[in-house]
Amino acid sequence: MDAAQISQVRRFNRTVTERVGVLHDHYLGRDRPIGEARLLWEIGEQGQDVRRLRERLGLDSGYISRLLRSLETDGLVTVEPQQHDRRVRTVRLTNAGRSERAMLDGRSDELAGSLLEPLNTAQRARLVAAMAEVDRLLTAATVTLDTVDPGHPDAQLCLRFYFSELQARFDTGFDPAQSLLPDASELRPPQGLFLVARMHAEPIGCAGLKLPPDAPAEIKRMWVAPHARGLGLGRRFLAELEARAARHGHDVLRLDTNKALGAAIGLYHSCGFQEVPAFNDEPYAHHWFEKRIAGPPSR
Amino acid sequence: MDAAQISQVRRFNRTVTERVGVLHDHYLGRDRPIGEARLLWEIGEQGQDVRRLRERLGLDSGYISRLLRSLETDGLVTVEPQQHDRRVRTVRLTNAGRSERAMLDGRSDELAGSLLEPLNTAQRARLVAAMAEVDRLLTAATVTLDTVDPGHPDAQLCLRFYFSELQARFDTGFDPAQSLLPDASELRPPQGLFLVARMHAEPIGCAGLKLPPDAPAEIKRMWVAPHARGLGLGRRFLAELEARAARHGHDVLRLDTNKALGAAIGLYHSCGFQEVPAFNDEPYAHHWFEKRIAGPPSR
DNA sequence: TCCATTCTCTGACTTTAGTCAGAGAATGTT
DNA sequence: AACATTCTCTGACTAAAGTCAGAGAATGGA
Repeated sequence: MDAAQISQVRRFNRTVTERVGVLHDHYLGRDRPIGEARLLWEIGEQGQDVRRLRERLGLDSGYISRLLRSLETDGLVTVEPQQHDRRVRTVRLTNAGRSERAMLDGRSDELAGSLLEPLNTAQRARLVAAMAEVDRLLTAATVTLDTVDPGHPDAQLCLRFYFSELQARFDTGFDPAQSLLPDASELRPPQGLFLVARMHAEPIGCAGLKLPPDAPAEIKRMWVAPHARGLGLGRRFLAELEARAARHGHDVLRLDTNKALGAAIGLYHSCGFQEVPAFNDEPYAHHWFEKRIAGPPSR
Repeated sequence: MDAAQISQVRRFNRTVTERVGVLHDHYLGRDRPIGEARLLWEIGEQGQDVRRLRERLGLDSGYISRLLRSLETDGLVTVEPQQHDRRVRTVRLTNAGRSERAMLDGRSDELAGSLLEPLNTAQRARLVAAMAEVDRLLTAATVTLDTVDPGHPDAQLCLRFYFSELQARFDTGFDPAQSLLPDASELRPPQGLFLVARMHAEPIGCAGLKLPPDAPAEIKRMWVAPHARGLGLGRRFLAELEARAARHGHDVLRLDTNKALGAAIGLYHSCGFQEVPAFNDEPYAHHWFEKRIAGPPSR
C-alpha cells in the first residue's frame, strides 16, 4: 500500500482522536460514566431488548446487566420481560431517562458546534463536505459480502424490498408471475449462488448469480438499499460476481435490465458490460448486457 | 449554526470514533495498557522532560510518575535529572524502549492500512484526500492568535524565519539594513502591537501592526510558516488586525509588499485591499495596498 | 540566608470497565 | 416428561485509569 497514503491516514487518525475523541468523552461523560451514557443512547426512544443492546455495544452480559441496574436505580429506565419470550427482557426509557437522553443529544450538538465554531463560513462548508466523504467511505469499508442461502431471512428481506421497488419504479408495475424468475434452487450451489451485503450486521443489498453448466453465467436480482447507495456497492457486487463466475470456469457474464433503472444501466456500462441483443424472453427487460471475463486462474 | 451541518458533523463523529477509535485502542493496547503505550509514544526518539509529557497528555503528575516507574522496571526508559534544572527529570528510551516504540509505529501503519484495505483504488484516493482536508481544517481550528511583545522568543523566532525567507525569495536578496524596518517599540503598545499564531503551543506565524496617532494603521512583517500554509491563517491575521485597528480608532489600513510574494498579493486583493500609489520609500516594495475599514464600535 | 515556588514522587484512595463462573427462569425439542 | 438451550442476573474477581494530599529535593528571588 502507498506509504504517502498510510502516513496521511495516520495524521488524520491522530488529529481526529485528539480533537474529536477527547472532546467526545469530555462532553458526553460529564455527569455519568461514558459506558452508561452510551447505553442510555443506544436504548433509544422506543426501547430495546437487552440482547440487542449487548450485540450492538459488544459488552459482556454481566456488565450490561449491572449498568442497567444502575440506570434503573437512578430512575432512568424500566426493564420488563418481553411479551413473546419471557426470557428476553426489554428496556424502556422513563420520562427522566428521555430527558437525560435529550441532554446527551444536546451535548452532541454542542460538540459538533465546537468543531465548526472557530472556522469561517467557507471553511465550515469545506470541512462538512470532507467529513461527509470520509464518513461515506469509512462506512462503505465496513460492508461485508456474504454467501447465503436464498432462503435465509436476510436474503428474503432484501428480495421483498427488491420486488416492491420494481413494482414502484417500472412503468408497468411488476408482477412476479409474469417474469422469468429463477427458482431459488438456481441461486444455490451447485447451480448458482446468492450474496447478501451487510453493514453492522443489517442486510443492505443482495445479488444472485446463475452458473449453468453450458451457458454464460447470469446476474439476477441485484439490489442495494436506498440508504446504502453511493457507497460503490453495485460496483463491488459486480466485481465479486465476476470473480466468482470466473472461478467456476465461466468466461462470459450476462444480465438483463429494465429501462427504468437508469443508474444500474450506467453502472453496467462503466464496468465494461456491452449491450447485446436479447438473449431471453424476459418481458420486463429492455436492455441485455454481456461481458467477457477472465477464465479461472490457470495454475 | 446550520442544523444540517451539525448533523453531518455528528454522523462523522460517530463513524470515526467507532471505526478509528475502537481500532486504535485495539491495535495499540495489544500488549500493554494504552496509557503506557501513549506515554511511550509521546516520549519520542530524543526523550522528553516529565513536565512536558504531563502537559501534552494532560495527566495527573502522580499518575504519570507511576506509569514511568512501570516502564522503567520493564527496562524501556531511563529517567534522569535534567542538567540545567535538577528538579525537572528527563525521560529517555532505552534500546528496548526504542524497539517497543517501533512496534507501536508498525501497529499504527497496520491500523491505517486496515482502514484503506477494503476499498478499491479510486475510493482510497478519495478517502485519503478527504481525510487530508478534514485534518487540515480541524488543525486550523486549533490555531490561536496571541498578542505578545515583539521581543518574546516566539516572536523573535518567527521574525528570523521571516527574514531568511525574504532573503531567499526576493530577486535581490534582502538586507535588513536597506529596509524601512520599524523599531520593535513601534510594534508594542501603545504605538502598535504584535501577534503570534500558535498551534499546539508552537509558533507558526506572526504579524505586526503600527498604530500611529495621525496616520493610517499599517501591517508589517506578516509571515506564516510553510507547513501551516493553506489553513486560511493569512486571512485570519488580516481580519484580526483590521478589527484591532478599528478598535483603536483607525479607518484606513495599509501595507506594502514585494512582487515576489504572489500569494500574499492575491490574498490582499481577495480581502478587499485596493492597490494605491507608493505611500513610502521602502526600497523592497513594489506594491502598496490600502483598505477602508469600519470605525470603532459606536456604543 | 530565608522563604516561596516548582517539580517529582509515594501512599492511600476511588471509579470505571470489564471478565468469569455459575444460578435460575423460560422456552424449544424429542 | 425429560433434557438441552437461551437469556438474564448475581457474586466474586481483576486491571486500568485516575485523584488527592502531602513529602522532599532543587531552585529563584528578596
